[in-house]
Amino acid sequence: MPEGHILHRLAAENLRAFGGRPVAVASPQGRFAEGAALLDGRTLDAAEADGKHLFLGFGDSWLHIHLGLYGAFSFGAGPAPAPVGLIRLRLENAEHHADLRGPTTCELITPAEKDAVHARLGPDPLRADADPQAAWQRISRSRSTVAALLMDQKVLAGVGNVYRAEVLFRHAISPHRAGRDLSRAEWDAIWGDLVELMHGGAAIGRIDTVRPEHTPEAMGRPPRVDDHGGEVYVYRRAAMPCLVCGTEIRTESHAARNLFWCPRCQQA
DNA sequence: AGCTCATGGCGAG
DNA sequence: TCGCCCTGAGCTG
Repeated sequence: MPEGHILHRLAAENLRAFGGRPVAVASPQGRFAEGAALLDGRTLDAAEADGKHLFLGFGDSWLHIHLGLYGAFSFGAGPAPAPVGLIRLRLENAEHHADLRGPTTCELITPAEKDAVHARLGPDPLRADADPQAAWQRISRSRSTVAALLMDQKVLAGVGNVYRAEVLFRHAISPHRAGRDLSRAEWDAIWGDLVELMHGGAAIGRIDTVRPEHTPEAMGRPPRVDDHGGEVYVYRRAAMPCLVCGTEIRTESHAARNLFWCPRCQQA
């Protein structure tokens, strides 16, 4: 269940494992059988991520993958074992195999269609070609909450529910404030922090947002284990004490997603 | 064995 | 705003 940093890792990992030589492509589950047959034996020559979209390039054909909420890639060494469960896509060469389960999208597209996906996405903090000004144009004119705007992939690509909650906490911004009430300085700080946090997340493969001075160790509290694997301030910490002020973290359903924030540190 | 939940996103109304 | 799609893990019983 990935945000953009995972997709950038997957692009690199696929290229490392399968790039530059023929790859066996199959769909054990059968739901991508036609596409797999077209790609089988061809050479993977490019891989890139844009927001939460992953693109694997085979000449003029691009394999477009979106993991959605449940999708997952798993990599292994050596030849692939007999399939277990529902495997939409399997990539394999002599040294590596990779299985893709549960994606919301797994399809073959043309270069023009790939460009169209890019065109409808906002700037991705993990891409060198990202233009944060484009996001600011939308945010600074919008009556929507900053919480909704940060999750809107047309505004900003790659940020999900964890990074949204955490970056707002780190900048003491209430998730309920309207985008147009954000100052330019606040936006610049958010963008800069997302670039830094997400690069860190891409490097380590998990989301860590707690500053050294607020770690449980530094605060004299017992260490915690977060079930999503990273150290965070508010995400999925409903009713637990804020790591900074001790106030109970709040949660509510906001546009069909769970929102988390500290009502004291992030006052409207 | 059967629920519920999840780091997403789409289309209908 | 709601329902729905994809799948598996972690509960409960």
